[in-house]
Amino acid sequence: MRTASRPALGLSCRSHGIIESEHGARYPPDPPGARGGQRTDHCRREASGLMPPPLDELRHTAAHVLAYAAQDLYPEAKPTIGPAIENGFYYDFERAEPFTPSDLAALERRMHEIVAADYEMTGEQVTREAAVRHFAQNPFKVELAEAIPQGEPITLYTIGGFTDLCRGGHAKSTGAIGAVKLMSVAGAYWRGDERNPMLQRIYGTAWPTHAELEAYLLQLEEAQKRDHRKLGAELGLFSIEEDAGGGLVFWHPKGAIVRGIIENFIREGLLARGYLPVVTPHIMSEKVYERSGHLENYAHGIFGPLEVEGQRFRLKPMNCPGHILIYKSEGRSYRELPLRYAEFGTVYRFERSGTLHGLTRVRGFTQDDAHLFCMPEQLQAEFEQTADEAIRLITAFGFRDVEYFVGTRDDAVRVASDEVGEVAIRKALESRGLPYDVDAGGGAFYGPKLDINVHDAIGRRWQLGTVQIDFMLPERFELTYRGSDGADHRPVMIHRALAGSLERFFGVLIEHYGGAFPAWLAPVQVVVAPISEHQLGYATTVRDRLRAAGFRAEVDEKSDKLGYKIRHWKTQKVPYILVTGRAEAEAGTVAPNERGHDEKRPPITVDAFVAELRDRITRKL
RNA sequence: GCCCCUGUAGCUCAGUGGUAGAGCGUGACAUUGGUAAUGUCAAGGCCAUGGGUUCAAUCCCCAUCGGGGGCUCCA
Repeated sequence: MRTASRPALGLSCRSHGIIESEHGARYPPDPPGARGGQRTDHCRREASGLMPPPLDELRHTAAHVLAYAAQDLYPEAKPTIGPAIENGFYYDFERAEPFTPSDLAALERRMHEIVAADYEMTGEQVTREAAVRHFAQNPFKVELAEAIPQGEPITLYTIGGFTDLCRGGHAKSTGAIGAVKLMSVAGAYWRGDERNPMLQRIYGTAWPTHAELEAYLLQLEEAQKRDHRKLGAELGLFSIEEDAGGGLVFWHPKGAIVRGIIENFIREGLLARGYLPVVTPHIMSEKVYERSGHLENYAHGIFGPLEVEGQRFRLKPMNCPGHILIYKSEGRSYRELPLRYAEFGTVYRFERSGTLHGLTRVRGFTQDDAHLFCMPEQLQAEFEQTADEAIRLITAFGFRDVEYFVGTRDDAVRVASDEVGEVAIRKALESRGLPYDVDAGGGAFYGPKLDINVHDAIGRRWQLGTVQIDFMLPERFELTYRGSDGADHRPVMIHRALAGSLERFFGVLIEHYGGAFPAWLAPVQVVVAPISEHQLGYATTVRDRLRAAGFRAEVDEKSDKLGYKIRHWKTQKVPYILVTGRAEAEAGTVAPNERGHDEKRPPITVDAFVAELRDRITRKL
């Protein structure tokens, strides 16, 4: 069993933190295809015994080239660290003046010269004292040199006139870098700690050939086209209103329709598996969260108190305490268990303004949340059916690649019951033949968990659902059930959100499908387009028949020409446009124009079209 | 929150130290059309907000607010 410290390969994406928002920060933030802030995962690579790919060496070398260029052009800039990352590299500099876009251009020009000069990369081992002396003017490098563990070699690497403290792993010479481009400049704290000084991070990308660089830039463009914020506005799905504040989502009619479909799909699954709907308040007395431990463990994520008649209330950051109160409201018998309470529970969590991002990082969102209260001996079966339901969901929404991460609790806080939970999770996955990685210490504050990540259509990874086992909250709230032995026992809880947050899930779906939702999800499934206003009446009849059949259909009533209408609705990514001209009106047919197909289709009867679309919706295509 | 960039019409963007333009979209009119943009006209902007510099600020400076890109994992 290899151990990945955390998911990090690929373009992974910011997590809401589904139940454990603080965990979200552990995931590498993702510029979905944007600037290149991804990382390589050395842990995993080393653990799996693979040699680092040459690309890493090339990019690490490119980082040196950048530092060399900076030394030449901005000698006052102190280089700190500059690793290779997924898709490129970065180098952090300490410098009073900000690097401007024109500075980047100048640096890039100098880098090209350094690459063209094809300097050989030479390394030498030195003593700690020599290293410290060499970097006497650079406290960051001195700190690094002094931190190298006793017994490990300390090495300096040189290209041309630039020497850097470096562990090594380079291309033989700078000429190996076929194509290099600086992407952006960003602030970054020294060693990632916000108590440390802010450095300037320059991001770049490097490739063996120009063609590969071009392909990469094209890929970035593709990702930008799918950006859910852009598509959300273009397709009228949602907005975030300055007047209301950041991180708060307004679902417009078309987005709300998609949300309703998602909710219905989830609800069907819940009913089929014996869940019971509940609804809980959005604000509750702060005491509830004191007792649950959220106020203690998660204070930074909870909005401040609202004082009413001397009582302090809090906006709901989690749904579990509410569900627990329902459980606790009456005596429970073992005959009732498992009790499965489900709610599309809207929660509010404080996220720092700089971290907000479209639908994927927000302050108010709705989870497809549920809490299962069961006897310990039911835990395994309950966990397994939850895993099955997660798979049903992911599959239905078109995700093919799924990764599972088992988050264990830190050794420091780990108790015997955690072991039980971890075993249950592993057993569930193993019995289904699902491969997984262990995220050591990545569990919730109350227990171990399973995180489900999916890859979208262009390969980016997103964190969606989570299933968490909890022995702690039942303890804190002193939950019991009367057993068959007549004694009181403590139930185990499973927290689970499979889509995660509907906001985030929607954002991921938008990007996954590039806005072109399959017919069963599309907010408008059919637009009936009369060729002239003479067919308006017929078109309306067709629309009404489609609506009667349960479809989401509209008529394009404007007096635009057909070509215009086709273009308009294609850009709106409507699955079907039904052309209705004189011939169709007379014959009682429609001429379908299907999204993704440019060829003309012969007219078919409305009934035939209804059958076609119905079949497609059934198959979720 | 912190760093960098940014804010002109609903959207995408031009522009100037002397109070503004285009395209798309929207509306009206004409046109009644056959598979990715018909034409004409019109409406629409306190140039994010608040200060400052100046005879004069959308433009320069500062602040605030919003938007974008980032913010441990190694020399």
